[in-house]
Amino acid sequence: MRIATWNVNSVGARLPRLLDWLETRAPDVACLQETKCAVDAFPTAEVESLGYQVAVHGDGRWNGVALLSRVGLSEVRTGLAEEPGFPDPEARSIAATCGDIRVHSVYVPNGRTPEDPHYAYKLRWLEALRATTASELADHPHAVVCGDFNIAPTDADVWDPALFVSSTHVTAPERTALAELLGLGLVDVVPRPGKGPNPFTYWDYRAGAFYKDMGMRIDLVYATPPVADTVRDAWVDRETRKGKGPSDHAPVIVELDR
DNA sequence: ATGACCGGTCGTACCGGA
Repeated sequence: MRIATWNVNSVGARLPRLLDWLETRAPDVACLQETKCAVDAFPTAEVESLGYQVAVHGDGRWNGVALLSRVGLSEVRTGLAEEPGFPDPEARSIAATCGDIRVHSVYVPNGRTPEDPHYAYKLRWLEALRATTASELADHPHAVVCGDFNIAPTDADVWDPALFVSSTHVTAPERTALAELLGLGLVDVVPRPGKGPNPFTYWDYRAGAFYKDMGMRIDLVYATPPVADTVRDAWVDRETRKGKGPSDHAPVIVELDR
């Protein structure tokens, strides 16, 4: 079984690439983030024609998450329990049962700067994610929580930690929130790098960041032990970040012996 | 060469992204 997570940065702008990627990488389950489209605008028919079932949670212009599965897709849940908003709740999480695994696709708020109200929102949202995940795991011991967490778990997950002092994505409260999520009994499935020493998953479009490998690992796969024990391989699909018209994120692909 | 921001909107600048 192959599970992938990918921040596509607009499914509308990425549709030809998304369809090509589904055909060539053939994930059994794909967690998408930043679809940036309303539920009705999602290219459901095109994705279904490749053999996938589709579950979508969308706002319109921003945010948006989706789950694609060709191993079954049931018990869809959108949003978190007591989900905070900015000011209203946004389309940032979706979960479903795919095969024998409960799969969550999440898009954590950016935070902008530590002084910005968006940062406090990010921390509130992470607490709601922790609480919802805790109750979900009680019912589903085989689970993965995948997505764009907008947090680099360690300094090794940023190309130059000195540049990120006092920036979002690396602050202690954000990393503590991640640690508390892991503390529910999850395992960080760190992928192999696509190239070079670091398993980065995001590179800014500007200043040649990708070819200089000035990236971050912010797209994460957290798995419960019964799932983590079956990981055969995990890798950054760096090829998908190349060429004309890529997302600024690369997919993370996890191969399971199941 | 992977090659030096991009996607969205009621916009033809500016916000959001990270």
